[in-house]
Amino acid sequence: MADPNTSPPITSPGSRPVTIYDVARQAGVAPSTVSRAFSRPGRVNAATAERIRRVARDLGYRTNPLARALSTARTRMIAIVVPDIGNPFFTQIVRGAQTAAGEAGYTVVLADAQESDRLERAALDRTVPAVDGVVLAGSRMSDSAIRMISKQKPVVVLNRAVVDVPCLVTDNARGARDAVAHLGGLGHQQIIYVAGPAASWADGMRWQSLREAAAEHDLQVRRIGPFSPDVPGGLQAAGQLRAQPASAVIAYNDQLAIGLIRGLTAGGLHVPRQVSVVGFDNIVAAELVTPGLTTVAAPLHTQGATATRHLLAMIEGRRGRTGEPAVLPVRLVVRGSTAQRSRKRISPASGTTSVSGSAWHAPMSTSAGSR
Amino acid sequence: MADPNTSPPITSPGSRPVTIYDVARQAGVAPSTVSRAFSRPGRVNAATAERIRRVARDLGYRTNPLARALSTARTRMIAIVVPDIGNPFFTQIVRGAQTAAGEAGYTVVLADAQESDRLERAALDRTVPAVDGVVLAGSRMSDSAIRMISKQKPVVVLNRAVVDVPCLVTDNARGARDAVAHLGGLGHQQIIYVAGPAASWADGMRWQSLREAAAEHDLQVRRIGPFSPDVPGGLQAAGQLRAQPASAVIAYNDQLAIGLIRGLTAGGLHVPRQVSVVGFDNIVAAELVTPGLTTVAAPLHTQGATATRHLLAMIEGRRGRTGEPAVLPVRLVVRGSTAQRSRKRISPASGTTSVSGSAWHAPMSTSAGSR
DNA sequence: GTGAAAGCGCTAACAC
DNA sequence: GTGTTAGCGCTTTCAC
Repeated sequence: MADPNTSPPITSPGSRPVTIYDVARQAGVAPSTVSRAFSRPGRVNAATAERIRRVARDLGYRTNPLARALSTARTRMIAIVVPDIGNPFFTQIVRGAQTAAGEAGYTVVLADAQESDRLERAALDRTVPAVDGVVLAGSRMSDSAIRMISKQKPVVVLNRAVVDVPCLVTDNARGARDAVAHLGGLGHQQIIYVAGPAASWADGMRWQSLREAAAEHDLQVRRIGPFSPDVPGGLQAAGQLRAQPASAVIAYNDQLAIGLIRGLTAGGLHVPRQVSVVGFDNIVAAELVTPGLTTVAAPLHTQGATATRHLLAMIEGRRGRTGEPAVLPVRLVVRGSTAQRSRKRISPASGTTSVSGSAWHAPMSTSAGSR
Repeated sequence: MADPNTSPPITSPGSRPVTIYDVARQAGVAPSTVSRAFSRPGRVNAATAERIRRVARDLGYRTNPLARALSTARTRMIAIVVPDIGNPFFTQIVRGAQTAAGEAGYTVVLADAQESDRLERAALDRTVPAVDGVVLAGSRMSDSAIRMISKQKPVVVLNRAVVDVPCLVTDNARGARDAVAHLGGLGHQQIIYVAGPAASWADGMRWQSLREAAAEHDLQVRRIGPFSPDVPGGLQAAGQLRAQPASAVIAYNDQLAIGLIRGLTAGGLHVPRQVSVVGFDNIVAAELVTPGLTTVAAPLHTQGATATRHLLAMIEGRRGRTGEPAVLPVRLVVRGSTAQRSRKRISPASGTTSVSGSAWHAPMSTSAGSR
């Protein structure tokens, strides 16, 4: 292997780090040869290279990424900016990005914008100059601000279409159609869409696709909202829903759907017996709740990984900016939150249970460890 | 303000970035003066400085962090390494780190070790040379490997005591004592400790403290496990618990506790009527589950922030390595999962409810947005 | 207070 | 193949 940075670092305490000059002197070659031996193996005599590598190892040489970066203008770092790393949706995406970056030998700088446009810009200001490219997942910035950034460094935007910037979105249209078809197949005739943030590009797409799909299937679809796309938002939506009952609901995302189910249940309605609920995204929690949440699964990890690979391709000049946003496939995951429409009209009063028996349990990551 | 990097970047398209030389020429001063104007304001004539700043702004000058880093050997970046960013425990810590780093003008590089010792080292190999210091939260590496790293760059270790390396832990002893006192006060006489990973430093501390506290309160405490410190681990523990019933359980962490409650409930036991359950950490989910989880709250965000501040202090030479690990206070948060001990002996057969009514609902971040 | 000049450690022509 | 020589853009003595 040509990379000196994996061998055990010799920490000669108190002495300054070993450079290619030290190695060169010791190996009796020129510094540039040492450099080549590591950055362009093959361009140097096998025997010489071997000798250099041995000396480097003995001396505990490690390449200084800063120096390399200064002369190549490549840091091999990329940034991923998310509005909230605590949100499971983004957590998965970050993981995907991390995976793809790691495979390519890149390091990921994570910037959490804490839901703030201002903090996002600040983070970007600090980060952009030090990285080779940026993945923007759920940016709160304006399109023009994003375009600005993308003029400085390669940028890939996730789940949002920004003109002139490479974007990666999921197939919301397909997801909406599948969800509607599924509910239609279960005998539901009216669907309520519980909307997410008005400013959300995905929300617009989902609602529009829903309308089209409903028309095709000869179903009715109404919309309530917008709601904050989280559990509290879902609870709130549940309240509103009581006023205009329906047998089937599609929520903007899983967190909203989960809050909704919780709220409906607390209100004495049974899911899915009286109301079927469908979410979007398939976050980890979707299969942990009871009943399991039927949802339009977005490949979150893949999304992060794909965006990152696109970005790396751009960075390494293997690919120009794409015109239309790339679309990732989705699939409907059917779980317990949807069922055949019951014949009787739903009504809160007819709810069967108190809430006391229901346990509102926890999240948890899929992975094994905790510490 | 002296920092040129916050003004709108002038992206003169197609032209190479503006350097101090460009600014110097345009302002009629030497490059070194421009440098000083930004890095040591005050060491330069006010008028000159003003002129330089104006020119810099007009030209769209931004300081190149790489070049600066090369000559100062400071990148103003720190790394935080976690075994799994999907784990809510670490998510909070990362946020805290991000907050503290941001305040000090530092950028955080996140490395997710994916629960692998090997990946952790690989990430560290890539990252360490490019950062000024490292926060190790839940490292899977050996003490000696950690010491190795800490010889290269400042390191702070979280929730683990490593000799010769600055560490930050929570007051496990106090937490254990409070938990025991709480349960004792509710009339419980036997406590079962559901252990986490055998290799966990925190697990050892908690168990030991529990024994001491139990002795003080004249209670009995037994231990089962080890279990994987997550929800599935808790489910498994619930199974084992059925064989040796007790009225009170303390789990290694919240995820385990939540899984445990779920398992017990599914097995027909009522929490807290028949079994009281206490967790550790107070992850976000602890207050979202039903019943709410009584738990020893660790200041997770504070942990990340404090560790980071320590690290920055070390980096900036404001502080030497500490001898003993610093201890962060904990507090017992009492919620619905603990109650007065019922007089009748518990027995699975006497369980009152079927599971059907219980909803195992979701996680969700505390924050508002989703996209 | 400001300028000149020497690096920081590496890469990249350009010779030989 | 390998050595020589410039930089990359900034900071930092050391003079003036």
